[in-house]
Amino acid sequence: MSKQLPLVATESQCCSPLTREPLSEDQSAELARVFKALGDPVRLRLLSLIASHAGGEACVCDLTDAFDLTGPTISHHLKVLREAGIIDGERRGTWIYYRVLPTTLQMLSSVLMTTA
Amino acid sequence: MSKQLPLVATESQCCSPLTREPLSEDQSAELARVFKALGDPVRLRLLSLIASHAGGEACVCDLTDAFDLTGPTISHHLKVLREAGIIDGERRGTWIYYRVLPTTLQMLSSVLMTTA
DNA sequence: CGTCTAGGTTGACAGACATCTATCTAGAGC
DNA sequence: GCTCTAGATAGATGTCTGTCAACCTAGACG
Repeated sequence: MSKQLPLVATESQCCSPLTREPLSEDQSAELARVFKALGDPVRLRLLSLIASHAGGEACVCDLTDAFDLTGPTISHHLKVLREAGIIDGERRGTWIYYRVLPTTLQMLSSVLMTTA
Repeated sequence: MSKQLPLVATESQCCSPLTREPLSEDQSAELARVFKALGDPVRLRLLSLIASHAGGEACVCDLTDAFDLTGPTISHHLKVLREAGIIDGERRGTWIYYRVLPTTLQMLSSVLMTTA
């Protein structure tokens, strides 16, 4: 459903810790896209609601009540997360269920890893 | 040097994996601030240049040549990273040396951790 | 003190972005 | 087919942000 290929498509082209060596312009552009998607409080809350929901997924109908925002705004935010490769959606009848794509989060997590 | 207290100030108020339970509005606002700071390619590259530099720190003079941007723009980006609690700076004579604050990156990394 | 380099701050500006209203699309039920 | 609900899309709008030119501050040196 996501138009853009997520970074996780191939492990080989991504991503050792950024503390190891300078990121290339391409790498930083791709990573920044994902971090930017997470750089909004509403989207972060949406993500955490989805991820922690029973069964590891949630339909939009489970999400909207938590926010004092209109449907189109929630849709827009979900779209940003989807296009960043962070979540994916699946239609079931009239409902759309979203789940987190764990590999993207894991990739981000490992990029941020420092020598402890 | 950072005006805002970074999230890492107390371990007790932050931050279990966001897949575990929904983030509060406060938590998401604070986290989004840090992710947003990382959500720019220039800032990501600056961060990786600093982190991977010999001795784990770099002066601004080591950084500026890697970008086709003016000094004020680099300063602005460094300020964003600093205020997000990601880097810290120290003046040594006419030079300012920046280093990464590893606890912030570690905190972000663990927030993004999923059950593998 | 004056002069220099390093690097930060201020303000303007074009483009990006979060939000809403209006509308459209997808699916279900009759 | 029509009607309904769920949820996405399009466009307008106010706000935010990356960038630069102009300027300021910090420190070193003579």
